[in-house]
Amino acid sequence: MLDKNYNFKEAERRIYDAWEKSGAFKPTGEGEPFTIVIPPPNVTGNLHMGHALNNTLQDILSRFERMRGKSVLWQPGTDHAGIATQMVVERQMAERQEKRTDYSREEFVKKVWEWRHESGGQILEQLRRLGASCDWGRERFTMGEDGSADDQMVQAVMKVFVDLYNDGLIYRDKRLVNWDPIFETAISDLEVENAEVDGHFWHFKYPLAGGETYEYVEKDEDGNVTLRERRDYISIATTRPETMLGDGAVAVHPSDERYAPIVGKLCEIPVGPKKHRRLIPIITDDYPDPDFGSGAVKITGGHDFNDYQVAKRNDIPMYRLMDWKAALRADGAPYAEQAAKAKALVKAGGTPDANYVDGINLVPDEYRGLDRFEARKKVVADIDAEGLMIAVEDKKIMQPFGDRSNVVIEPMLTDQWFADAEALAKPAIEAVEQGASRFIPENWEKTYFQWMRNIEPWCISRQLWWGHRIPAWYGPNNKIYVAENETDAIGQAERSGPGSWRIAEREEALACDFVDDEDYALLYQDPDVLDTWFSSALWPFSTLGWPDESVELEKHYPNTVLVTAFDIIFFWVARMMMMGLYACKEVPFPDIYIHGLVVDEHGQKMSKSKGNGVDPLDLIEKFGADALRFTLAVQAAQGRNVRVSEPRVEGYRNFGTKLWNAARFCEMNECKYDAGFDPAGAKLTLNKWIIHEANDCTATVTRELEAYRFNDAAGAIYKFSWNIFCDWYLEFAKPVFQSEDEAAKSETRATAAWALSQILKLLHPFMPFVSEELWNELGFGDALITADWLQANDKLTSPDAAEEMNWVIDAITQTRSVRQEMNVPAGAKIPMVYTGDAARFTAHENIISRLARLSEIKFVDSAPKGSVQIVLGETVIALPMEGVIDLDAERARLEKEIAKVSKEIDGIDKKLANKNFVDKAPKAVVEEQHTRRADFEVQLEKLKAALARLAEL
RNA sequence: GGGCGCAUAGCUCAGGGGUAGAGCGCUACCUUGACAUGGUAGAGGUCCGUGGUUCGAAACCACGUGCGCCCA
Repeated sequence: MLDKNYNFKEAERRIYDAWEKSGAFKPTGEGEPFTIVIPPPNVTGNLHMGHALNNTLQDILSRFERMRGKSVLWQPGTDHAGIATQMVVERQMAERQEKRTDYSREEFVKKVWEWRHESGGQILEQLRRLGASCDWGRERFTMGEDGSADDQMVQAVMKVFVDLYNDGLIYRDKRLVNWDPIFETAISDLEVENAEVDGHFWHFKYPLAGGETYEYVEKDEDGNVTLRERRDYISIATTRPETMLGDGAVAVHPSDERYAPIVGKLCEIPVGPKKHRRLIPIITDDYPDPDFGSGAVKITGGHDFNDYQVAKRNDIPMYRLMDWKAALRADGAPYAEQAAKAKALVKAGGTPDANYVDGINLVPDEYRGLDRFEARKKVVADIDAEGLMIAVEDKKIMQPFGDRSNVVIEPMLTDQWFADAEALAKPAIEAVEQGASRFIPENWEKTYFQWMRNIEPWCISRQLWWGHRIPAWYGPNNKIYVAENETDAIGQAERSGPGSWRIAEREEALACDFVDDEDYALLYQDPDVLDTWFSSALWPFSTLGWPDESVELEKHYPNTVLVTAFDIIFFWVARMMMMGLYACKEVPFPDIYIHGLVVDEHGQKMSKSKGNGVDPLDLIEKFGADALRFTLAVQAAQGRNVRVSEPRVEGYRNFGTKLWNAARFCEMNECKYDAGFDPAGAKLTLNKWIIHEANDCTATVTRELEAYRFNDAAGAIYKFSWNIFCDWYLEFAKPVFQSEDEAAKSETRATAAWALSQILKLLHPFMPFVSEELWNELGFGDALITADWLQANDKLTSPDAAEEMNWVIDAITQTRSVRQEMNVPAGAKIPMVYTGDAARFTAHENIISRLARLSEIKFVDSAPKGSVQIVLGETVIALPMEGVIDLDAERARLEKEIAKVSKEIDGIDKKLANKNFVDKAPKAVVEEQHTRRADFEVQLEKLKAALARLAEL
């Protein structure tokens, strides 16, 4: 006998272990493959609500398809999260007053591996709490077991890198990247969070060279002159004055008449030693917005992404002003010399050599070594002192912050490795255009196209120690050898030139200019590592054994579907598409299901800074994993965010309890599951009806899950379980169970057990624990997780039985309603007088009598005086209440009903009187209106008669 | 500036050319042999506005208003 309540705390762990031990999470040998790779969570991460939603949906699909007999592989694992992981270990070191640089790179990396093996990947443990049915035996890590060169996960990365390089799709270049001055590495757009902060907008005068002047004229919209003055400067506004030191030009829009007189002339950067002030050209470009600020923009190609584009277009030199910590450069010759070099460059014209320009340090001597924000203050103060500051406004500015370092990200010109994203994107765009992959919901393809069609080169190198080290070796004469391993690199070198070669440290190689005392030619490996995403992008096939032609790869690539949130379409979807198409020549997944974000109860995105995050593990602890899962699934409507609030989770916990008690009731009444029971053979209307409804529910849940409509699927099973099975069917079954009719009892017991078994099956993907527990407790068969999903079946439909039972439900509901309105005590039994089709009523007399709490029933031709009358289609149910009846209340009730029905009839009449409607609307619709009218008409008559009879009192 | 989305009950949201829905909340009643983590009944709606398409629009289209998100 089941306990009164379900103890999820005890059950969930036990059930999960049993599943895992049974091998249920492994793909079966038979059946069509169904494959999902988990979007690999960060190995340092903890389960948050976004993961909970993402993995609940994947688990629902996995369990659904597993029960449908497919060979399901849900591939788990984590990514190595370059910065995050390095940071975790560095933080641990800091606790011992140690720094990363106290160790050699090898020693440090070894420590990270130790951390990884001891405490990395906790999130996978947390996914188990959620009930995720991943094939844990296949767990993968983007750096493999230990990162060694012969590890297949490492080989996959190396092979793709080398192949891309050989195909010209990876190259080294000096470009502007997001630079994190704390971690001293390039970071991706994903790791940059733009935030609005209080800032300033400084307006400065850039004097024209040689004291030249021009007439500056401003006009209003109608062309009237509003300002006319002679100026010897051009007004420039900036939020980052420290970058002025690296200005390469001033740009104005070609259509801007105000500056037309001075285009092509030179102006002076108003900062630095007066003697060596740099002069920069005034150029035209489409970038400046004439209506914004003064309309003139300073161009600092080395420290601003927009300026970078302008500088490239116009051959403007891009000067790097800062070092890797974002302090102003202190290297090289004194400013005067450097400024002279820059001057010579401008004079020479043409495209300047980027490396030569990078060698020029244009930071004036007194600014060298200053932090960028200190430098900003000093620049402003110096310009102000010189009287060249026009104004300073307070302004909200968008600033990029490193999501881990929380400092302002500096656009920085650095040498990095890039993947030719544009070329890789091309087939990825075509694949979606041609339908090889589709987004669900479809509209996300717009976001995908938008990004893919405007894609920038992908910076794949990072200046970290933790990650896949870039397989490129540098040798004499700036030669680069890209190879999958050291042996291959040396082999290449040997083929390229005579002599003996060996791998050395960078410092050694540079110190002796690549030739050691023993005449060995030296190669050193690029110190950088690859963006974590480079390896994550290979996940849909690297986890399956690629580049080996494994059985798994053959069977499970392409995967079936990728499930992810829309905020990382660019990162997940785009990169996996590019790499899958490149390496495997096929899309990685035909379906891409995009779900919403999990937000708090007010619709705010959960974030650490706001402190509004809800920990899914807390909710699991409090209400059970099933409740959390159901909450997420039932709200996962396409195109919507999911709001999580505790009362909601509590509500679905209650749903589990409800079902538990329904099962308990079945158990008490000996409803045993009988595999030989044929639902199509049920004879009782009651049973035919619930079979019909169960079948209908099966069809709905199946259809909605196939369409990724999780909310509709969850809603359907909820409604059927609670509002049909529990609220009505079990109540109807009670009098049967108490009766002496053994045949009816037996059929009803079997049907109840069968219906419950269908509920457990349909619910399993959503609430796997409680459904499995009940399945086992009630002895329904082997593990539910591998039970067969029911096929909806026409043989199980009984519309007549459904119509009849709905009539019974209506009769009971209306009787109850009247009882309450007439203040009949809930416990009191009252008599009923029934007029109408006695046969139909008699068939369900015991049910109606019990649920409407009736003492006796009389069949008569018309309702007696002094009774409350309920009009139910063509029949009238009367409840004799002479003396008790509140005449006014009853009259009001009937009048209200009459008004309602009359209104319906009026509406229908209006329609039917419209010739256009009758002529043009489909016949069935017109017919329906006639039927509805007739039904309402009968009701109206009965109601009017009831009112008249009331008046007789 | 470009793109996407949203506006339906007090709240959070489904729905979708003909008949207004759910959960939570609210009100009243109920310890009836599965379940008070429950049951019964009830109140509560200008389906954002304006135009258009249509026999018929809350739904489709356009515009407007308000809000949110992404990109620059």
